[in-house]
Order: sequence, then C-alpha cells, then structure tokens
Amino acid sequence: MPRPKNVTITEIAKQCGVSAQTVSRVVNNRPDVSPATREAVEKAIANSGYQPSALARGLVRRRSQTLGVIVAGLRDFGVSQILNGIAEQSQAAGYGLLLREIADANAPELAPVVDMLISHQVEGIIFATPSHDWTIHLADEIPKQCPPAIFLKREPSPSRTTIGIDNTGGAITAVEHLLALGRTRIAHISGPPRWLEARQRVVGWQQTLGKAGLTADCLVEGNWSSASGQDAFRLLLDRHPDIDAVFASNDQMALGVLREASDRGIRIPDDLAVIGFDGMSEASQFTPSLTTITQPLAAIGSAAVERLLREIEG
Amino acid sequence: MPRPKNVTITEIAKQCGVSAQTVSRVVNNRPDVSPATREAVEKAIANSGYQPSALARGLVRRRSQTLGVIVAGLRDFGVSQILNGIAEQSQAAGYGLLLREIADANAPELAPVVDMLISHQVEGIIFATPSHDWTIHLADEIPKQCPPAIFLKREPSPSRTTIGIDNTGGAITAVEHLLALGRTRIAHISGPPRWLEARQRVVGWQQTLGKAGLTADCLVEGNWSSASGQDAFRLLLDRHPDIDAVFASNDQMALGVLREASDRGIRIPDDLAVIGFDGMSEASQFTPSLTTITQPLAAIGSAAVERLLREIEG
DNA sequence: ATCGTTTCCGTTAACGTTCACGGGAACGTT
DNA sequence: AACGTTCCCGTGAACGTTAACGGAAACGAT
Repeated sequence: MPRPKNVTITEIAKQCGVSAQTVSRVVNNRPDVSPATREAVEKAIANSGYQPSALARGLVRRRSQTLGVIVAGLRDFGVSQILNGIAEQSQAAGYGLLLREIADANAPELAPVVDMLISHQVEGIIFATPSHDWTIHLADEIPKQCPPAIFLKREPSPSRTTIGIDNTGGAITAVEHLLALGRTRIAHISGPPRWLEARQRVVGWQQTLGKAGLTADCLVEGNWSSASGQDAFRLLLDRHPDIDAVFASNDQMALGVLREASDRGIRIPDDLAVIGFDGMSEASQFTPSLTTITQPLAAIGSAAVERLLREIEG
Repeated sequence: MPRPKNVTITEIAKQCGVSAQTVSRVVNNRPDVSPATREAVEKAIANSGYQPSALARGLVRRRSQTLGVIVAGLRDFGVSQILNGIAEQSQAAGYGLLLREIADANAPELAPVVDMLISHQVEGIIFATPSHDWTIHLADEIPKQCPPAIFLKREPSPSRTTIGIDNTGGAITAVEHLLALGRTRIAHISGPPRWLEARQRVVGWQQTLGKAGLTADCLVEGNWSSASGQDAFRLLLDRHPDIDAVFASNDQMALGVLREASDRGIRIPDDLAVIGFDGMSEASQFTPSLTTITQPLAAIGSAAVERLLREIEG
C-alpha cells in the first residue's frame, strides 16, 4: 500500500476553519487561543493522527532538537553502557539521537561522518570513541562549521570539551586494594599503549607501587581480549614466577588470567590475587569471582549530554 | 562563540554567479552542468565548508533518508550486537539512524516514541525489543500513519514483518549436542515465560528430549541473570540430584551454573555438561569453558535493514 | 536560411512550519 | 463617547532545498 500522504498542519486548519497559525499555537501550547478552538483543534489532531513535521519545524526554527553520537565498537561492553546513558538523558531532555558507528581503527572515516551529522543539523556531537592517537589528532581537523562537541574517554585538550573516567585514580584504587591484602609483587597487564586509557592505568599502577616503596617492573601488554590476557599472564609467569597479584587493565584480560591460573592449578586468591577494570556485570559470577574497578559508564554518558546541552542552550 | 550562520546553497550560488539550481545540480551529481561551472562550484563548496541541509532536502523530497530504531535494554549483550549490525548496514545504504531507547517493561511508553520517530519522518522503523507479551499486543496499536516497520525477535504476526533468531532450532541443536555426549538426564533453565525466546527454547528442549524417548521434566525458570541461573541450578539439584547435563537459556545463567557447580565441587564436564545460549564472546574463556549456541546477531540486524529498505524502496 | 537537437542554465513554485506583524472584537475606564 | 487593554486570530514572509518547466545559445543537418 502506498504511503498515505502525511496530514499537514494546513489540513487540520482547514478542517477546523482556522488558520495554520492557530493550529501551530495549539500544538506548541501557546496562550493566544480560546479554550473552544483549542479543544476543537486538539480533537481534529487526535483523530487524524497528525504529527507535526520535525523537518519543517527544524528548518524554520533552525533547531533540530537532535544530537549526534559517534560510537566506535558497539560490541564493546563499555561503549554500549555509555550509549545507554546518552540515550536516556537525551530523551529526558527531549532531544533525538542520530547515531553513527565507525570502525575503530582508521581516521579518514571520521570527516564524512561528521559532515553527515552537520548536514542533519545536529545541535551537538558526542564522540564516544576510544582515545586512539589518531582520534586525538583528528579532533582538531574537524570541519569548520562544527556544532558544540564533547569527547568521551579522551585526553583533555585545550580546545575541546572532554569527559572521561578516572583511569589513573581507578588504577590507584586497584593497586591499593592489592597492597592492603598484603601483596607486594604486583604485576600489571596493560592495554595497547596507543590507548590513553591503557597509559593512564599504567601510570596509576606505577605511582602507587612507587609510593609503597616497590618497583614496578612486572608489566606486559595485552590487546584487551581475554585470550591476550591469558597470553600475557603466561609471559608474566615466565619472567616473574614470584608475583602474588595481577592488576589487569580490563575485565576480559583478567578473565584470561583466571583461566590460565585455573589451568595451572594456581589458587585464587590464595596464591594469586587478581583485579580487573570496568565493572563487567558478570565479574562476580566468574569462578573464582573477580574483583573489579567499576566505572559509572552510563553516568558518564548522561553527564556528557547534560554538559553538551548546557553548551548549546546556555 | 555564537554558532556561525550556516552557509546555504544560495550563498554558494551568488559566490559563483550561478543560480541555486545549478549548485543543487552539482551537489547531486546531475548531468546538466558544464565542466567549467561544475568545477567552480565544487571549489566554492570545498572552501566554504558548505553542507546541504538534510532537513530542507528531506522536506521537499519527502524523504528523510533516515531509519528509526527502538531498542530496549542497550546494556544487554544481544541488543547492542544487533544494533551494531543495524548501524553498519544502514550506513552502507546511506541512511541515517534515529535511536530511541525504552525501558523494557512498560507498554505506554511506546506510542509517544513511535510518534516522535514519525514526526522526524523516518522512512522505516526497526523494533529491536524483546518479545514481551505487551510488545506483541502493542504491535497492532501502532499509530495509523506508521511507516514500514520490522520487528526483531518477535512472534510472527500476520500484519507485521518480523525477523528473529531460530530459538527452537538453537535449542534443538543444544540438546542434540548433549545427547551426543551420552547425557540422558538433561535439565533446562529457562528465561521468564513471558518472553517468547524463553518459550521457544523450552519447546526445542522438550521436543528433542521427546524424540529421544526421554521425558522433559527437569525445568526451572530463571530471569536471565547469572544469579538467577545459580539459584535455579540449586533448585534443580535439590529436585533432581541425578541430572547429568544442563541447558541454560542464556549464557549468563549458564555462568551461574558453572559457579555453583564449582562451589560444590561438581566437575565439568565430567560430572555435568553445561551449554548456554547467545554466544557471549567470553564464554570460551570461562573456567571451565562454556559451550554455547552462537547466534548471528549482527547479521540479523543488517538483514532487518535490508528487508526494511526493500519494503521502502521497492 | 530554416529547422531540429543538444547543452546548459535560470525561474517559479512548492515542501510544512513558525515568526513578526497587524487587526478586529470585546471589555472596562475616564 | 472616546480611548486604552486584553484576547483571539489571520496574513505574509521566511527557512533551504528540489521538481518542473522553459528558454537561450550553439551546433549540425537539410
């Protein structure tokens, strides 16, 4: 069946014997309408299923009531958590969400994506992308006519607003926890160093060990995956057989550690304490259960929206 | 700094000494432009950062090049996977994505959400919502002027297009796998029965056991969470201490089973075989590793987009 | 020279809203 | 009776783009 031509404000107006302007006033809840006509118009609207066109409205008002979101790696646990917060908050504020996903590794993609969002007149853009080096670099190559933007999980930059989780602080908490358990040979499995998150967590680990008078020399890199965590842990055991604790830069790698430990008969937490990072909801159900540094990811998403809206509206 | 008034097609036109129509022709790659003017216009566009307004274009063309997506429970592993597929496919087809999230339990929310999407002139809607009873019911209460829609993970309905994963088939595969291992007392931990997915998986489990000449009487309900899986497994052990296999309706509940089994010293897979459902990527890293029925969730998302576009364009 | 054809481009009108006006009626005030 | 207010409503223009049409120039063919 062919799409029924949409009901317009003019048709409602004709139907009620008033002008389009009056209907507009009713729709937007403006005062200058008599109760009688208001009711009549409302009734006509209700039983015709009329919906004002956001396109036309946005055109004349020069406001689309829409935010753009660029995400990388939706399959990732953290990103969808953040997106969740973004969605909830923006809806609460009456804003729509225009979503674009980019494969997370190559920079040239970004420009056309931003252009697309601009052409849709989004009033702000949230970059929920990881802090690759290229992202940081690219932030300043963004098209001229760009609306206010917020970068999540990014290195603070003079010209751009950023919001992020406290990676260093989280790492400090993690290591302090292990120290409190009496551990002294605390290894770290980090993420790829081109990720800001990974670097910051390494710093937290180093600092805390240093403050405790310990040397931070048991460091291996992973790539965030469980398998890489397992590999890293093997390497770690080869090099430093005497470690008594592992701080992994995310939960999946910690899971790999648990796995390898179990395969080798290393008892947790008796022989080895393990702590992860992110707060995967399943962590407590692992065998043995995994301690993790929980991050308020959804809260970060909604905070980003709030801040962006302040920038837009204020 | 105040938002710089957007460059419009008319300004580009004036700048080049041509009409707006000609610029429009260049932008849309239409033939009727001489190479000389085309180049001039392109240059003017490039260094002014002009972006055609999708709003205005959508208004006059009556096509927004935008799809609406309604998701429930973004934090859920499966949903974000599907959204991933949707995003990729729609971008490939040159369509934007307008995202709305709804809390997954109460129906009245849905109508205004759909209205909002309609007012943004989306050309189609994808419902990536779980198959609650209310969803099924509500599908037919959708506003009159609704564009083509596709329901993911839903019970087939005469009037609505649906795409879903093969729950029954997956369950059959799972149980057959357990049978092939020589197990005969195969229990099932299901999801809440108001979910279609849960019911269909129960059916697959029952059918396959029936066909094998076994009775399907070891059934306990969970609520998808790991903790509920653990509880369910405890109950199961109380009632049927002799079970030798468990088929859990999702991976998280299976994880709960693994956990409880480990706590009780039940060896897996020697004493008990466990199989999950969904294909959580971490499943293989669990201790012990978890067999699971993997679903091509991203593929389902992109299939939904393809089908929706066929409906829209053809 | 006349007549198509082709190539290129401009004009006008729409798309569905809202904004900035202005204006008439009804009412009270001096 | 004249005047200011308030309440309600309509008119015209604009937002930025494209569809439909028409027309001028240039070219070759008769």
